[in-house]
Amino acid sequence: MSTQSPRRKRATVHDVAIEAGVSRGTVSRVVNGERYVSDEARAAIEAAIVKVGYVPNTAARNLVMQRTQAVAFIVHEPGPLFVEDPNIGEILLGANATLSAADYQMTILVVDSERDTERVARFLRGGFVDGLIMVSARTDDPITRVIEQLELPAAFVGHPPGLTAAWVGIDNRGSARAVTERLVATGRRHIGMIAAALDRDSGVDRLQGFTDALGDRFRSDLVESVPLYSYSAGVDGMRALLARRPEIDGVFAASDAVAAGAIEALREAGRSIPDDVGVVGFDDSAWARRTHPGLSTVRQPAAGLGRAAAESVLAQLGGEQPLVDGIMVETAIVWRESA
Amino acid sequence: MSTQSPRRKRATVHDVAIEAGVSRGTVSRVVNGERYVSDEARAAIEAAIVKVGYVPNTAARNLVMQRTQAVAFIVHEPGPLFVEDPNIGEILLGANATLSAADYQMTILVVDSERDTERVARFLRGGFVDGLIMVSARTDDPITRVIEQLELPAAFVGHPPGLTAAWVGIDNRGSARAVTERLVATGRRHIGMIAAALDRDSGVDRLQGFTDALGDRFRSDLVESVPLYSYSAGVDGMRALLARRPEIDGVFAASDAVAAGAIEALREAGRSIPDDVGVVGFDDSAWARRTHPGLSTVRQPAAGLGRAAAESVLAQLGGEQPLVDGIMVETAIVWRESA
DNA sequence: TTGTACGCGTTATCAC
DNA sequence: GTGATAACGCGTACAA
Repeated sequence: MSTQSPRRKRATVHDVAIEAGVSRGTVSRVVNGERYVSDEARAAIEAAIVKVGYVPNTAARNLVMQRTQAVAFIVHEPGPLFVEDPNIGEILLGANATLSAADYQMTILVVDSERDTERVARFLRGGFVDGLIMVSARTDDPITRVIEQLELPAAFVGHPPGLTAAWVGIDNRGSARAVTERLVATGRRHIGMIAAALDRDSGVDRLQGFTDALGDRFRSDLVESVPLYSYSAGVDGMRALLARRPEIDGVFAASDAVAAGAIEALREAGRSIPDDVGVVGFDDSAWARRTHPGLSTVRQPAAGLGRAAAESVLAQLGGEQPLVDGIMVETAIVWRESA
Repeated sequence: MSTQSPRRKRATVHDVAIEAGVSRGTVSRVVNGERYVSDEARAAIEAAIVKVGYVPNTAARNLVMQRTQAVAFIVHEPGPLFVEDPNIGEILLGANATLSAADYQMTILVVDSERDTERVARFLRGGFVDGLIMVSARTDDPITRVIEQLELPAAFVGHPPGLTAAWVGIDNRGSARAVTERLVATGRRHIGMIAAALDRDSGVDRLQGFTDALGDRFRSDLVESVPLYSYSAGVDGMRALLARRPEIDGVFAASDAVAAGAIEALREAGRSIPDDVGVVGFDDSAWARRTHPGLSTVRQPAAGLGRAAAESVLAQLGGEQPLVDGIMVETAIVWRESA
């Protein structure tokens, strides 16, 4: 009467061997495409494999081979932002393309709670993956510390201060400086910034680049700091800036999403862009092409970052020492109408 | 002279046993928190564990336990769209929350090429996961067919025609009908639709709901079909509709991203919203709050879908039979200014 | 070219 | 309470 699950036991090498009338060793050789197998044995085994429906058990193979052909891609964003950040998707696809070409399975792990942190740590330590890529690490991150202890080939995208592992990134500071200089060059007198994510290297470096560009024109009350690279943070930041310094005529937003929010707030306030206020962003994400007017911004080669991170992990897997200085991927500035 | 990797061999249960002067069996009991271990033995073993730095090897455990405490979440979107679709992120977070609470590790797998399909199939068959959630399956999908053969507890989000596995979804047809009726009720005479993704159930059902609402007012040349739920597809679709039927005064876009694109095209054409043309969308994604005017749309409980899918997989893992009819999650209509 | 036997690191089942 | 010992499914020297 009990509705027992009818899932039959999976076929093993042993079953195939019996079916084909050979030994397990020979079956194993055929499965792994080795030489020194007679044609007749190979044929018999291949027939037996389909007949019994044999599929190699990866757990067993991992155990004896001591590797998994899998690399983790760890995402640690506060819930909703994961969804909003266009860069992560691009980085991820770039990394997957490179790993896939090398026949590695990329498994994305999202860390979204205290509980996740511990479970992911166990997962990584337990030999589920041969290496890992970590994106958007923060300085005070429990998971970041865990990873550093791990002795697993790793590559970070971005470099939290104090990190000793390999990393890839862009020159946030220089790029921020370059894009801000445009505002200076076009004669703006009161240039502000909506800084974001100052708990990460990217946020800090972009702010630093901004101050570099302004030199002694820098005024700290023209900087508003918001927690996240998000649209709504941009709206809030711009409103605050307008309230405090209504004469503002140029603004560097720490990301395109922030810039889009800022543009919305400027529109509310009746300012025209770029006539009243010039706006520049950062990322050249989909946001930049959808604002009115189009947003001048820094093109960040997100897919390239993913590829570079994957290559670093693969190199370490191949026995190479990680480059301690990190790898910089080139950016470019894209001029549109907003400044 | 060779820079040999200094990674020392990982400690095993065996090493702990020797260090603590007990047998492997007793160590295993302590590690798994079983009873019937003397306090002194437990203390000695716990000390030994930290001393030798023991961490359980998951591959070995999986092999003997025949389960992994991991569930795959498979995403199969054409590259860039993965990034654009806000629903996927929400679904993913909802699923992760539920799986995490049950102590399952969710591993996201992206299928982005032919090669990915095969590798993921091997991965799934190889015993890396105990179950899987599949999102945005398409009818003619190789990976979908592979999964159906798999005999692994699975739940689909959305239901491609002919699918026999468990699924969760929303009433796309009824919701599309309800939101379209608003256009009818407000006296629009020439109501069109930008249909999208007609290779999926969601795309087809939304179109069907639209025709339901219009009844004999339906005109096939007021429907434009675009391939993807994307912003740029919305721009193209609206332009085509305007060119063919300039008198159009209402439009149902198959998703908010499409609607945002449509609004952009209407703006180009100098039409005002909602005065000249009423627009409604679908999803209540972030797009809906960023258009001008705000978009009337269908709220899709994406996180709830993720949770429901995860619960289905967990139930199957617990031995229950999957519900063949699928599970519907409720939607709601959100009225804003666009219609 | 093929078969045998051992080891990978755990958990589970027994006796003790 | 505890300790042998047998699986779990596979790769691979080594012998034949």
